Amino acid sequence: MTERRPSSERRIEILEAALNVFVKKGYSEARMDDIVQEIGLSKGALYHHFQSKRDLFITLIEHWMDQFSAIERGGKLHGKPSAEIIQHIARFTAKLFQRNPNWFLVEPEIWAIANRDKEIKELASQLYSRVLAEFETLIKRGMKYKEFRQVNEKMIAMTIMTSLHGMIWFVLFKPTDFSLEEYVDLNMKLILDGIAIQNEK
Amino acid sequence: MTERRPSSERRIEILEAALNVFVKKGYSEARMDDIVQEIGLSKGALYHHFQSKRDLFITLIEHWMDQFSAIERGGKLHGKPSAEIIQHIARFTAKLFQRNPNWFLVEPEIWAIANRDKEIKELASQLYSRVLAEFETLIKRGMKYKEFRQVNEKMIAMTIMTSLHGMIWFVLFKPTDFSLEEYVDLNMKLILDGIAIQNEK
DNA sequence: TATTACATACCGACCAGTCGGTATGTTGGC
DNA sequence: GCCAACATACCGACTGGTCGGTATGTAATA
Repeated sequence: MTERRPSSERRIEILEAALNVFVKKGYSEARMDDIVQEIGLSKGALYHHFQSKRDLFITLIEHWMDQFSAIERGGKLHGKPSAEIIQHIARFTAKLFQRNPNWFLVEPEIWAIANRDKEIKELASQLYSRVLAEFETLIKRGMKYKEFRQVNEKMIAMTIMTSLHGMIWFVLFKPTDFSLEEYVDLNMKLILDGIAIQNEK
Repeated sequence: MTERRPSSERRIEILEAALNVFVKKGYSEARMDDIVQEIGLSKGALYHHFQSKRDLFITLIEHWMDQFSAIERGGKLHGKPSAEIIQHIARFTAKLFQRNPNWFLVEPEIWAIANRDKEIKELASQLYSRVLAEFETLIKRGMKYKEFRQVNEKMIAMTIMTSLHGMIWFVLFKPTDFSLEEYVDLNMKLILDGIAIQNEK
């Protein structure tokens, strides 16, 4: 028998294993037995901690959202210009991506499922709303302090986010000519220069 | 019995039905019976035209690629500046998206599967390479005629493409404040202004 | 009459979820 | 400090429905 552990710990262990399996095989192809095997647990144990496969997946998304929210993306930059903070967040995200690609590679899976499952769509929407709000605040701040032109902050926030999502495509269909950092930097530069009030050049 | 039709026609009919079902339910959840039911055909008939579910899906991707390739995106604009052509392609794509959302909404499904299936990944890569090449050519042309600064055309091409992919996200998690056209226009403007040789403003 | 397009009935592998049971804590009464 | 009584964590054989795929037969077409 496997070493007993408190539910709170075991659940997280299971969630991490599930992430790996879901990314590798996709939701439908992922077998409860695969997940269980990764950590040398039994199926019965899994069903002791989670009601169903769907429950597991939903909990996974929630857990994953919490982790993202907990991350100090912009930290230590309070006085700095918004553009700098946004650049920093973008680079930070790129690094995070390289360290934990699986955290991001679930996303296509989530999108695919969100397309047909209301609850999961709702969950994903919530996460994206949070991220969007974060960027919107930064942009509004930048406009207030005459760093940025008057723009539609919602639109720009969304552009930044989808731009970061481009990373997933980048990694999925790896081109060889340039690095993820260069790519992300360029994307951010285009957006930020585009909305900046020109005083250079 | 259903009206008999030549294989070439029936195959396309099946592919179209399959696209709907794959988008609605996802590859794994899609049932061969669902597809067959959509057009009032029998399972035996389906297996007369396609060897397997996988075969059907791969053929679907190929068919889908052919359709995209066949589309005259940039047409009638031969003498115009590259920036204008790119803008035109982007708008055209947005319109196409609104008319045939399913053509685009399979993409997350394809990505998700590409992540675990080499052949499908290869197919998708091919399509994207083609599109990328198209943009690269336009950008090189723009650089040659001093319309654009000297930039890494591969990177910009990719930025344009992932930017267009943002549409999928847009539609999946519909925000209400602005239209797809506005969004695409803004994205293109940011990129194109960013690489333009300044002579306005 | 050969071939192509279709229908119908059927097969069997596969897997989410179940359930009877064991093993290892934990708590409270004496 | 001891031991019921209960709770939590875990095991794994089993099942029942599902669904991709097949075998076989029939009607239309050329």
